[in-house]
Amino acid sequence: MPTRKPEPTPTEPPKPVRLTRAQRTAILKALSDPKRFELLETIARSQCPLGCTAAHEALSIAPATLSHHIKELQTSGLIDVRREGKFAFLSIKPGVLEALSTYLQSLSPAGCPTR
Amino acid sequence: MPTRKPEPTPTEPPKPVRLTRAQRTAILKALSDPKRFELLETIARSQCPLGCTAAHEALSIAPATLSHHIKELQTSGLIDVRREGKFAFLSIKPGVLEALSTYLQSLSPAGCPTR
DNA sequence: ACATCAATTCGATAGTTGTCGAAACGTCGA
DNA sequence: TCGACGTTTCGACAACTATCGAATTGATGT
Repeated sequence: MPTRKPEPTPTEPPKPVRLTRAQRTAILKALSDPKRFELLETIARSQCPLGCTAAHEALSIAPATLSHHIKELQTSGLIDVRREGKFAFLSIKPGVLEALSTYLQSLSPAGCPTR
Repeated sequence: MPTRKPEPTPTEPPKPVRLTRAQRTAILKALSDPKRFELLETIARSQCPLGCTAAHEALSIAPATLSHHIKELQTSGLIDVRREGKFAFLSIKPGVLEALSTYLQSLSPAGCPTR
């Protein structure tokens, strides 16, 4: 196969991201820490690639702690970390939160309203 | 104001359950434990009021541990516990998972596809 | 009243983890 | 090459928590 792109994907079909049980629990554990969740919110609210220094200022924690939380979010598959020379940029990995969200919603009670 | 019900609500409009930040973190912490999440799944999949003994058989944990997890899910606002004589019945509190799910989805990146 | 059973509470233990200072690493500019 | 800076790793500590056995509470049936 030479330089032949298999798909041009002009409008980019949003593939639906399937989560395993292990991934689900990993993600939930990653989200369970308040500081970490706040970090994720900060990344989400900013324009996607958030500088690491900006994050350090937004939350008030030591650099070591921030690095730890970043790694935790990364290994759980929630964010992408792009390194550009000295800096690191954080962005939310698309589809993961949606997948979790969908699964959580599927657990909702069909009937049984407080009965 | 005498005995005047403000609303008869014949078809039961599903009120949308607003979550505070504290509630969100409490819920996420409650969901972060695998056994606890499995318990919630078990409650969800069963017909809503799940017997406590059935839960103890589904997961394989000591009664004391199960009781602890039940209390944890209850105080976080995820489930209701109805006591009937000797027994306890667990049911998912309606609206809470939906509210969390909606909030998580609102954090998804608008643009910035891996860029 | 008593025994039985479901569920909870208590106390203890082992494992996990959030936090940070100090040191190390890698990059950039002078 | 050197120093400054952003980030990570290391080591340690404190707090939290999942787990369980034993004891307790509360309800039910005999």
